[in-house]
Amino acid sequence: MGDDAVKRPTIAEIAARAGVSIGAVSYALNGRPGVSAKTRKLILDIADEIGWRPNAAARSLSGSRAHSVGLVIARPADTLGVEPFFMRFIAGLERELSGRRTALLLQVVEDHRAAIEAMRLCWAERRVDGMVVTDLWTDDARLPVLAELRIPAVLVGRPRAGTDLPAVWTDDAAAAVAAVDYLVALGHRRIARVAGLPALEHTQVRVAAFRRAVAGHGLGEPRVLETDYTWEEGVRATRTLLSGRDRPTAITYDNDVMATAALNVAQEMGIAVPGELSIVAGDDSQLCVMVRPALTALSWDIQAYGVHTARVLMDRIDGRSPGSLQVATATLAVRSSTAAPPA
Amino acid sequence: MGDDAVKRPTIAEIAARAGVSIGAVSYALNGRPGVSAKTRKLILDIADEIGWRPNAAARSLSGSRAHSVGLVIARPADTLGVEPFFMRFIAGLERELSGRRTALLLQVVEDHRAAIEAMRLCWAERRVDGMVVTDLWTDDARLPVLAELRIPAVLVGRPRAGTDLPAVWTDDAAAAVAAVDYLVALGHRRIARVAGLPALEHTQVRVAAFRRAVAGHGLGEPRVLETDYTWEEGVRATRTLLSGRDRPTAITYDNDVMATAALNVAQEMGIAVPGELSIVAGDDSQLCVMVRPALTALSWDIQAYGVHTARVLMDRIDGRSPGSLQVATATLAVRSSTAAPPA
DNA sequence: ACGCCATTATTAAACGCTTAAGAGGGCGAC
DNA sequence: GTCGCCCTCTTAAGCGTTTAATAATGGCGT
Repeated sequence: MGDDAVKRPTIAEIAARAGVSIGAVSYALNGRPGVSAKTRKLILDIADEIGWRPNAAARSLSGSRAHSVGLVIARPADTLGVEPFFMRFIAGLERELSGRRTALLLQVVEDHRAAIEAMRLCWAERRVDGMVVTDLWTDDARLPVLAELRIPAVLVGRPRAGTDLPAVWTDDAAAAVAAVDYLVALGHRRIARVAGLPALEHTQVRVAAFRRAVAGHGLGEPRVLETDYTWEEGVRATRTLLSGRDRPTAITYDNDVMATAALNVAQEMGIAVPGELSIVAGDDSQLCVMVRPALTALSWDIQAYGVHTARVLMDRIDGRSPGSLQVATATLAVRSSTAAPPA
Repeated sequence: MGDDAVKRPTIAEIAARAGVSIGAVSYALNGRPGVSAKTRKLILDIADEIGWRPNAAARSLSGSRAHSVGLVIARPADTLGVEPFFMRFIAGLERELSGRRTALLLQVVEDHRAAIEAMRLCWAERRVDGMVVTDLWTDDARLPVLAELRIPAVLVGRPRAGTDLPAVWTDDAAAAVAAVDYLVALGHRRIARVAGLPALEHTQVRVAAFRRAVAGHGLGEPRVLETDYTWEEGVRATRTLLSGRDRPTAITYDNDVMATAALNVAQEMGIAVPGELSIVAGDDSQLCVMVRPALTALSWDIQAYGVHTARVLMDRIDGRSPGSLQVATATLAVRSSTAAPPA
């Protein structure tokens, strides 16, 4: 290509055309006082005409703001494909960020070690002003690092003691309880749960709430199996639950991939859904209406979650030290995978 | 927060500690000649010790390289959720980019107009060195803009006349033909197709190949319905095809979401799959093995596709004017949704 | 001993922007 | 008439790098 890159206009060019100094141009373009209305208009018009945009690097270097935020997703790549959460969440983030002229730097890594490395690097290079932290673990190695480096961040999950980082969260416990209440109201007495990664905090929260809810209805200690969210483990856990004696008449799952897996296992074992087994999925993606029977699921607005997350992060970056924000609790979208248990 | 940001080390600090000029430090850190082995080691050691990383903004400003590339995804947000392509593709991009110290700037917008706006802006701001262009349309408004601004880019799709941009592509035509050949070999004579967005180039390519293949087997003009890839349109198209007289005994779909929809429609209409109807899905995501019967699908390595795309883009950015690259053709992963037609 | 060259190091300009500090002019108050 | 003030604009330093140009050093051939 050996080509001369197209030269992009600078404020110096605007200054020359307007016959003023670059200082004046800068003030005018940033809407600061010190420039007469007439000159300001002249400058803005010229800028508009030649299509000037501030050079991000120069602005960062001078103003010490990168005007972008980072999102490091720490998951094995193949798990990401079917997981509908992130794309919707990212769409939400974007929606808010683009209005603020802030870019989103995305990184996909395998594990927390790599995530920490990635965070350290892009912070050290000053590529980002802050970070979005998802998939929080109960004991999360990333948090000390964020604290050490004093990186502005927002936690996608419950607020935490021991850090002053704001969190954006939804009441997982209430949602888990709502699912149990509904199943009990239908007449179920043996309800089990297939949970996600035990290391994840919201897994713990949901499991605890689930246990409390079941106990609260006087139903004894429920069975809870832990998994890594994958299809394979969903299959395994469901088989285990359905193979024992006193098999549950209802199972709640921590995501919709595993709930779908359950559908297949039930079919395989000749167990009717919802006739003999009710299934509740943990996320409500399109997947839930793509299978037969359509899955009853805990439904919430992931994109809005992304919007709020971005907003809180930007507040934090701007030094407005926002509090944590609770978004709407998931509601149960009842479809065809739940019914009264067999008499 | 009003807090003093943690000061990150600069080459000036290294220079001071090493007792040399910042110029020497820069040469040493960039592995250029003009520094003695001894001094070089001293400098590198100090840099390592204090954890120095180049300030990305300063480097960009000086070197006129942003060290990041952009990906603008132009799709309605709700379509993105279930579409497994992007996450895997992005994981592939990342895999290659992170090794090259290059960041990925992600943007999610609604349509091409917004995409062009986003591209223009982040190019004008010099935030990126190049762009990845996906979902190419037959007549794509983004291409003239890329040409006008001389933005280094890589096309994710067929190479094109009228532009010198390199492309990374897979032989969609061959894959479409393979699917038809397989169905014909099974004994099918009435094969239909539910295609994706007609505006997309690969839709056209696949449809044309499909028609040719069917004609080549002497089977007359096949029915082809166009859709927007969504579940809803998959349902609609499938109903239409199965409701007419002389209904097809096999249908190929342009993605797996619609193929899954077809499964439901068939069940609804009491048509056995694969007994009375064979179904071939266009992408092979985990979705295909999540439904019953598991879907026969065209399978290919999307993550590798991402890796190659990033590699070609970086070559282009580095001025090595790479040619277009063809990656492995999709192969048919035969599962349980295809069989011989009813006698 | 001298000039010449290669090697190693320094200097300073440049990248495009922000911003504190200063300069000039007009105007009202005394 | 003069002082002081406000408003508008300019100057110049600084952000952290890269890099061309320059300077200092030492070794070698003659």
